[in-house]
Amino acid sequence: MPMTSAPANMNDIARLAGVSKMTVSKALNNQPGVSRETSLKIHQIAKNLNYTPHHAARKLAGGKTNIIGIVVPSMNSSFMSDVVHGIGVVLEQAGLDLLLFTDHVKHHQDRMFFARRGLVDGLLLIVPRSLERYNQTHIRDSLPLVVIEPITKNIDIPVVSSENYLSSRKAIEHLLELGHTRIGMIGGEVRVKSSHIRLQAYKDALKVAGIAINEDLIRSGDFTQLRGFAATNELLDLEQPPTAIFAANDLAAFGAYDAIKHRGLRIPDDISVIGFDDIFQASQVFPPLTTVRQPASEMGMAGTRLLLSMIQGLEPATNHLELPTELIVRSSTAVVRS
Amino acid sequence: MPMTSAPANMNDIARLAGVSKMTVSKALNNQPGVSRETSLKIHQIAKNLNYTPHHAARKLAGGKTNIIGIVVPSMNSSFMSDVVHGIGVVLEQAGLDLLLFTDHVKHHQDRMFFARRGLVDGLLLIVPRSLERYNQTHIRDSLPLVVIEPITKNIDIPVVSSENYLSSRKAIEHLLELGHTRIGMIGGEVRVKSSHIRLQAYKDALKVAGIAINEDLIRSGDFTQLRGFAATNELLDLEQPPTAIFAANDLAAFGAYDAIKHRGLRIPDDISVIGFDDIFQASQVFPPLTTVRQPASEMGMAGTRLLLSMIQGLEPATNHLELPTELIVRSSTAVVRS
DNA sequence: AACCACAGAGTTACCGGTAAACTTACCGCT
DNA sequence: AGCGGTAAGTTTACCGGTAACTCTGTGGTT
Repeated sequence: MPMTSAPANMNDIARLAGVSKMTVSKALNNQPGVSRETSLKIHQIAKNLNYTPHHAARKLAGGKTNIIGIVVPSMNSSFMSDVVHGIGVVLEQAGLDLLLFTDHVKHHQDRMFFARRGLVDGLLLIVPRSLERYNQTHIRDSLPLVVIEPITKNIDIPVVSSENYLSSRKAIEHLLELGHTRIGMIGGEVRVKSSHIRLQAYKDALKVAGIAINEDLIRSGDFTQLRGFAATNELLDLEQPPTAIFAANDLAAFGAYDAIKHRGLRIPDDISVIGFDDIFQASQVFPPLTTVRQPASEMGMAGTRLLLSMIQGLEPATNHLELPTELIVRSSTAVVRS
Repeated sequence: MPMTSAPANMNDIARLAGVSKMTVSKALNNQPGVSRETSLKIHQIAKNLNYTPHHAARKLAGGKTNIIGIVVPSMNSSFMSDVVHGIGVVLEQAGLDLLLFTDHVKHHQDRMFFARRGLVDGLLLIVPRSLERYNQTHIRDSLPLVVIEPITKNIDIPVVSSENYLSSRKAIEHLLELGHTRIGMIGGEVRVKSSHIRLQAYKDALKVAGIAINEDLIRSGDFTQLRGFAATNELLDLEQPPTAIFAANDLAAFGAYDAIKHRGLRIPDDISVIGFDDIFQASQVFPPLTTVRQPASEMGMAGTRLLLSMIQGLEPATNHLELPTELIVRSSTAVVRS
């Protein structure tokens, strides 16, 4: 594959237009100091030559890249996808582009980060596993950072998250209103901060309702469907099985679906199930899953706005933005029967 | 957020080490022409200063970026995730980094592409919706390209894909061996090439087995779980419902699960289900899904190797690489009973 | 008539690296 | 002694843009 002809650059355009390179730069960036006539001619020539600005050169010259980077741990989660969508919306309005890095390649993390220098104007970290790498002055000083939904304690980087506690309370209260008193809980991964918050909300909601905590009804989980399946089997094997199950995430709720249906029980007739996240699939399964919707898209939007303001040199307005969640009642929860 | 101190650059290191900038460049890139002693000193100083190379400058100076870009349509598919993993493995061996672009932001596609110039050494297009944008000489000339699993007819860009036809045949033949003769089919999205191939394979396999094609058993699909659910209901409502269902993708198979279980039928006792893709969830549902595994990871690896050779200036060895698939027999298929 | 403001354009320097050509100094050989 | 070879460094130029300054001519002021 021989690279036949080099792409056109500003010098080529300048020569053809009979002006200096600088004039071309001004014209293409719609800056003042160029007559309408000249500008039009330059734009026309640029188009003919299929000119595209050389990103690296622009950045090197001290300009903005007009690109912000986002770092995701992996790309198989619907939550991620929604967050990214929100980010895209804001960036589009602002006329910026998006670069997506993945930390998928484990052994490479350091290099991955180093490669970022000089590439983007700012970085959005989404559900980062570890923040130590970024939480260093020499990094924060050279690149504006914003974190979305960190799984660990937060640090000196501005954070955007959602109301884990309140919404978990709402979920349980929804079940209580339907008359459920024996409510099973499938926890999340222990290393993740939000898992503990959701469990605590479960306990608090029951306490407030005057229901004693039954540790048998609390099963550990790890956010997987397989563990959700197993945990639900454990719950259903109890002498007094629960009439409703609160899963710390939708995937675990799907595991519960599997276990419940496999025993010939019906959702929600025999047992109610409620999830957390509202991933796309939640509305696609049968019966459609009642769940807590995390405002993923909005979180992306808010985080991006925050980052953009930081790139413009402003101090971040807040250091922690917590967005409201919403209970989405579909068809997997119903009034208790037994 | 004041940017207190600029990051260290090669000049800083050179000054401290008492050598020229060029010597620093050679030392840090492990090139010959620097004594072990000097090199060690330079590396030490670089480390102390938290030096990280400036990506844009390196690229601009005519060097490689040592980064290849990949473009994915969205990031919510497990197939994508696996492909990316394979890419990561090869890149790691080669010592390159990875940049992930998403075409998620619809209205922005043109700009997204232009931003790529000068950013990466090559581009991997994964399941691209449209290739017209890339299939232009002025683009192909300026950037090595490889396509993984295009959904449309292929063009002048080297392609890596998998054996859609053969594996679909294998899937049906597996069902035939289990004694099934009334096999339902849930198709894929019509605009996607592989959907037609899978349907054709279904028909051919039946024909070879001497079974007449019953159009009632063939239901259109769109790769979603919801449509899989509906299509399966249509199939089960037939006077002579199928004893097995072949879904053009795993998600549709999950929809089939929902419909089947909802009627109180059992998988695989009453009806067998077979999917396509082997997404992660396929092994996590109950019962674990029999499906055709696409060698996603291997496709990523092969595509990356091809791209790397092109970046080194070699002509691509082949213009179309087709990788073998594998039938993964789990627990959703069994000998026909009725 | 002298002066100033200002739009349109050009000049210069620089961003942070790398390639290629060039300089040394030291080595072993004939 | 003179030679070529080589390892260790340096110099120079350049990649493709942008910022900041300078230059030039025009038109309006006083």
